[in-house]
Amino acid sequence: MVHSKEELYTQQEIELSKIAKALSHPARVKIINILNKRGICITGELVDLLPLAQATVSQHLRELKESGIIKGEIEGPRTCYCIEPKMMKKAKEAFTKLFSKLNCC
Amino acid sequence: MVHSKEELYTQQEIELSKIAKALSHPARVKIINILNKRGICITGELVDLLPLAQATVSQHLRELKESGIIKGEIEGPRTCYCIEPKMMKKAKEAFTKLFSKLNCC
DNA sequence: ATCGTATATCGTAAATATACGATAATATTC
DNA sequence: GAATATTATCGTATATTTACGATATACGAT
Repeated sequence: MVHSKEELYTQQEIELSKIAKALSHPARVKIINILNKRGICITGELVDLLPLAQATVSQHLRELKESGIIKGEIEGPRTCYCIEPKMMKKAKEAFTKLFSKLNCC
Repeated sequence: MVHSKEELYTQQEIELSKIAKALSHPARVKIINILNKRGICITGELVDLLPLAQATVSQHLRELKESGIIKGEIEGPRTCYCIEPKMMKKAKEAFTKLFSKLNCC
């Protein structure tokens, strides 16, 4: 029997995969770790702490920002980044739900 | 002051990003959802339930298998897939830890 | 206004991911 | 052992990601 393939993906599947994608590079996980520890951080500090060029760090920051996990506030010549708690809570719940049903073989 | 950039990434950062990468595509999240619900599933059933060609589903299954999140047992002409509970537990703990410190601005 | 600092964006090269048809491999059935 | 069924792999086209130097932008200080 052939099933319809019209439904594609659920909202949960799309949202979870987007959060996962945001965390799918060690540099971005490190940025989250640093922000978790420090609370806030400017770009230059992150550049010093990461093994990447300034342009590349900025690119990773943009990806995290676009995923909604972090936010950046311009403060004079710098940009101050921090975790976006609402999105982190959402992400935490999404992963907790995914990992909660371990009725395996 | 210039910091040393020799340490690159911690084991936690590398492992977490790998799990996240495995879950960074909606088709792979859907596969995990299906296996969570059904317990076990053969390739053909997953092909019917996903909006992708057989070769593509097989490719996604291999990625999930290589990440350690699922395992596949050959049963005659079929392959029977299921969640790998050890790895799921590990993944759950890793994400819980990452999301646990919400001391933001 | 000019200079220095901080950071984002542009352009681009190389690597990786995604998708699928075709084919190969393996097991079952006749 | 020939035919069928199931699934993995190969080959390949296209898209996306990753990385960095160069440049642009914006602000503060002189």
